[in-house]
Amino acid sequence: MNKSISLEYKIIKEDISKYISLSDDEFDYYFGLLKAKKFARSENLLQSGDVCKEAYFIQSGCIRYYNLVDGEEQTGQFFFEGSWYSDYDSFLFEKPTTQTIQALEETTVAVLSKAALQKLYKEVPKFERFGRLMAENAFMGLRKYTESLTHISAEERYKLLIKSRPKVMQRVPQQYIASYLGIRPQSLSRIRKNLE
Amino acid sequence: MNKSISLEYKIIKEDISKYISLSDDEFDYYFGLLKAKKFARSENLLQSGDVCKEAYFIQSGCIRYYNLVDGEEQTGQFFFEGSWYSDYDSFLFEKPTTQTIQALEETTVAVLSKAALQKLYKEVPKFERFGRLMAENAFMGLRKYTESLTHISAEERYKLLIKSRPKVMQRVPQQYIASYLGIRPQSLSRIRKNLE
DNA sequence: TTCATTTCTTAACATATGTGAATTTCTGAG
DNA sequence: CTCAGAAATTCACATATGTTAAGAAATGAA
Repeated sequence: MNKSISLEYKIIKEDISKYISLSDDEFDYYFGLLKAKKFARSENLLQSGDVCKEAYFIQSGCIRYYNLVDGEEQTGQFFFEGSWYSDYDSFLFEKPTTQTIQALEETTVAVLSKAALQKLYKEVPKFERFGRLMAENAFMGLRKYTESLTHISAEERYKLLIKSRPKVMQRVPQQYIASYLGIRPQSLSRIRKNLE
Repeated sequence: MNKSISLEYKIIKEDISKYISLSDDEFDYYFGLLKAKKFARSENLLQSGDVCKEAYFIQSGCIRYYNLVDGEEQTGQFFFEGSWYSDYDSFLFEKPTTQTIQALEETTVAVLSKAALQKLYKEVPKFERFGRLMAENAFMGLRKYTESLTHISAEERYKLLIKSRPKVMQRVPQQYIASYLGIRPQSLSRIRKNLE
């Protein structure tokens, strides 16, 4: 067994505890349904055209998702250790995703398959609550981001990002930050220069 | 009893059926927890500073929500008959909302209070599933919108809106559409002129 | 360490949206 | 129906971001 890609019992227990209270047996059942996967830097967890059949809990590392539109990568979001991510739309409705999920660093994830989640909903109904809270959290995170988008300039969004998510600044290449902000790398350079 | 503000049994039954299957008794229990409210054009369902303690199902009419930032109304979304809306963030965490929810037409809603929803989660656990699906739907609707935001011009967003949501064009004043698109009314006028 | 490749920066010009002000059109209360 | 207030339009000029191209800096593989 490759220790470096094993599931981290403690971290996963801490995470699920944020959502629901489980007995030891219930937790062990949940834990037993998870798989570990490891991705190299730049490797894709999911590719455009695939059906997303898994949700990912990042144990270590960093990922982004993007959509390829007219040959341009439009970065939607960055996620770091301790976060869940899946393409809900594809995951729930089993339709081909338009997203690519890419590891930006060497990244270890716990994988919860759709089949496993459905087992959980059935065998341990309080996981419906887990699903609800996950979706609610995802919604609120997205809404906060969305509201900032239309109404403030790229420069303001950049300043906000520096302030609110320094990890992104430290660990994500600038071209992807530009893509996330919805501007060109050249424009981000210009903005950075103006702020000096 | 004022017939014009009564709950419409059939519409509400159809709506909940999209999410979960209920026995007649379960539905009646749910239905009994709802209240009807009617709002005049321009009236607010919720005001900035209030705690949002209710979710609204629009039976007829049309609402928008907006945030007031630096004296400017930033419209987040429009909702029509058949949609649910609530400020999740305020509703879930009982904190003061920054949103104002405003009726754009005379609007009749079914009100599901937080207390009622918690009763439902407790008495009819399959409502956890309802909550999950509502949050998932809300998330996906928002994500679709968000992805269009950063990466295309206001003109493209406007054309997309015409195509995908003609109701908005027909029923929402232009100044609010501009605010939703993140531009000034003057800019929307210019865009409309260019498209002629 | 070195070199090829990728990423970042800079600059000049193009384009889209903002701003402020004036005008026209629409709307609803009376 | 009328008219005052609100909403939409138009215009001239200001500003932010895009585009293209070139060069500088950083990075990773050998």
